[in-house]
Amino acid sequence: MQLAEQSVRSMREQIVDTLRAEVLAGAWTNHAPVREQALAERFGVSRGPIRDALQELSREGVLVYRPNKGVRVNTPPAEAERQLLQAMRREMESFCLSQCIDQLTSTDDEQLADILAELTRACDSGDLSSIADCDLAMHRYLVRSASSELEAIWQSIASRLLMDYSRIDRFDQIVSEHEAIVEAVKQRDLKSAQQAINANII
Amino acid sequence: MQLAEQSVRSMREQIVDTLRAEVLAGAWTNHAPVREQALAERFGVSRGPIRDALQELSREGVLVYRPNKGVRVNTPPAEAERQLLQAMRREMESFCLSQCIDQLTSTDDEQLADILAELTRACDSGDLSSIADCDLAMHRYLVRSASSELEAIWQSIASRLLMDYSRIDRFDQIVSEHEAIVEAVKQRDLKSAQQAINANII
DNA sequence: TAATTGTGAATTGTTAACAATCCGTTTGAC
DNA sequence: GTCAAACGGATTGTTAACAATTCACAATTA
Repeated sequence: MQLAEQSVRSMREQIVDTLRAEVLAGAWTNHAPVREQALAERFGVSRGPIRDALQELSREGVLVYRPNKGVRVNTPPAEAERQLLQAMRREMESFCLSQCIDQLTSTDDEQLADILAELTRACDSGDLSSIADCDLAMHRYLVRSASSELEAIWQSIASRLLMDYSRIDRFDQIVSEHEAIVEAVKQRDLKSAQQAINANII
Repeated sequence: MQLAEQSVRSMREQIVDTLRAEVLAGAWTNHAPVREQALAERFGVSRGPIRDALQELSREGVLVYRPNKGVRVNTPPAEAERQLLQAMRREMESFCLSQCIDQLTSTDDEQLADILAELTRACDSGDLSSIADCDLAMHRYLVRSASSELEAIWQSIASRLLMDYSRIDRFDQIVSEHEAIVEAVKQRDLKSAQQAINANII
C-alpha cells in the first residue's frame, strides 16, 4: 500500500496524534498545566521528543505555549473567529475534493471504508478519543490526496474548530454523515461529496 | 505598551524570524540541505534550539522536513493552490481588520509607522531579507491585533504565498502599497484599508 | 564495464545532566 | 498584622555526549 513508506512514523508523530485525539476528546482540562516529565515516562522516552510534540501541538492550536511556563490546553475560539475558521475549512475541503476526486482509485475507496469502519466501531464503544482521531483521519485523507502541502494548514484550522466540540454526542449522526461522504466519493460525485462534507462541518 | 511582556522573545522565535526572512528573500537554495551544526555555530547555541526553529519553519511551510534527512527549502505552491491560499489570506486579513480597526489606539498607529519606516529603509538599501521581514511584520501586526489565535494560521498561509515571490523587485511599489495601508488604518477607514490590503496581496 | 556490497565519515535522533526560571512558602522588618 | 524580600522545590530551557541512520565512495564480483 502507498502508506508503506509512511509507516515508519517518527516518534514525534505518534505522540502528536495520540495527544491530539485525547485533548480534542476532552480528556484533559485546561486548568492544570501539562507536565513534560509525566508524559516522558508515559511514552517511555526522554523529554526531548515530548517537547517536540508539545511544540507542534501548540503551533496547531490544540495547546498554548508560554515561555518558561509550559503548555496548557487551548480554549475554543470566539464565535466570530469560529465562523471564519469554519468558512475557511469548507473552502479548503471543497477545493481538495475538486482536485483529487477524479484521481482516486479503488485503493483509496478501501482506505476510506477502513477509516469509516473504525469510526463506527469507536462510536459503538463510545471511545471519544478514537472518534476524534477517525473523524479527523477521514477528512485528512481527502486533503492529503489533493495536496500534502495544504495538510498542515487544514490541520490547524480543523483542530481549533474541534476544540468546541470536545463533548461529543449523537454518535449515530457522526457515523451517518461520514457514510454519506464515503459513498459520494466512491461514486466520484463531486457535488454530492461537497454537500456531504459541508453538512458534516458544523 | 502591550508588547512589553513579549519583548523577551525566546531564542527560538528570534532564530525563526531571522531564518524565515532569509529563505523568503531567496537567500537559500532548495538544492542543498540545511545543516543543523552550521546554524548552531552561526547563532552561538547548541543544536537543540536550532532543531526547534527548523521544526517550526517546517510546519509553517517555509522548509520541508523528512525523517533522518533534515530539512530543505520548500518549493512554491502550484497555481491552483496559490489561488486558494490567496483567497484565504484575503479573507483572513479582511476579517482581522474589521475586528480590530475600531480598537486600535494612537500607539498602534505609531508602531505601524515604525514598521513602515523600517520597510522604507530596507527598500532603499535593497535588503531583501529585511523587506520580507517588514512586509510580514506589518500584516502580522494587524492580524495579531484582532486575534493572536489566528496568527499561526495566517503565518503559514502568508509564508507559502511569499515562497513565490522570493525575487523581490519594484521596491517603490512595495513602499507605496504599505503607505496606503497605514494611512487608511490611521483614518480608521475599514473599506479603504481592506482595499489597500487586497491590492497588496498579489 | 556495470552492478553490488562494504566501509567510514557526516548527519540526524535521543538521552541525561546541568542551568535558568518560576512559584508557593517562610522569614523578617516595620 | 501586613507587606516585601528571600529561600527552596519543581519545572522548563540548554547543552554536550552518545546512538542510529544516511550518504558518498571505494572495493569486489560477475
